[in-house]
Amino acid sequence: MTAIAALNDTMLALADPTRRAILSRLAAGEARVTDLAAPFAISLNAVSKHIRILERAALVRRRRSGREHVLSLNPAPLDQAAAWIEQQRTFWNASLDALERALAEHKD
Amino acid sequence: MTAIAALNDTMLALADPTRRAILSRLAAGEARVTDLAAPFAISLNAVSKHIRILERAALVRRRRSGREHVLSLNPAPLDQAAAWIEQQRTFWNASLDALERALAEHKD
DNA sequence: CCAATATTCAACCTATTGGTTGAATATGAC
DNA sequence: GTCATATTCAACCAATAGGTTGAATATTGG
Repeated sequence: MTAIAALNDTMLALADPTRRAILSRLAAGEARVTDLAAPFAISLNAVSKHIRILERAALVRRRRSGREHVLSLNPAPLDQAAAWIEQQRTFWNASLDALERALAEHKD
Repeated sequence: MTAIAALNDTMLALADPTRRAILSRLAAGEARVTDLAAPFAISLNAVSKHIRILERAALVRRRRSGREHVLSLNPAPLDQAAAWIEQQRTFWNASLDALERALAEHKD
């Protein structure tokens, strides 16, 4: 998968509050599908689908232990997303700073 | 709009490569809809729709100047997105560090 | 073996994306 | 005033998201 497609998947995975909550929960440690689903008012199946989207983005990893599927975090894709955003912020700020200087020049 | 809904919109807006390219282009300065559409092989209408999604996330601002609509960047939502990701990374790393320490303890 | 548990698969529904084409609207240029 | 330009609106289409319910599958516990 290209880096671009990976970013697409990661950002999309982060665009849903249920999935963000699942990730937060997993920061406290591994959990089974049933555990992850417990806090939500939606069906277990819906949570299972969310997990698939998180897996597609490689944000979570699955380890089978008998009939239980144990999910854990994988931070790497988040690093990519953070890197993209940080780079943009750098550019944007440079751009805005330049704009400000131009305005200041104009004032003189 | 709640902070959660804002994050949803921002992440979703960033989940498409055409929209990310539009944002990068805008970092070089304001541009009209037609200017933004030029590099892409899709229709002007499609770009117009992408811009609407970027506006919904408040990542771009629109200023009308006669028949031209001039788009510019608004960095604030990106700051929110970066903050969420950074917080998660902090937690995750703490969690992974704790796991490592636990494994080291176990070894003794 | 049998029943309960953990999870996915399959089918379905509605809303949204991401794209198209064609028409409408508003403004600028001559 | 008329024609060209800039942009959106409207209708449509295919694919996907996010949810449901019901059935299938695999594994554990008694």
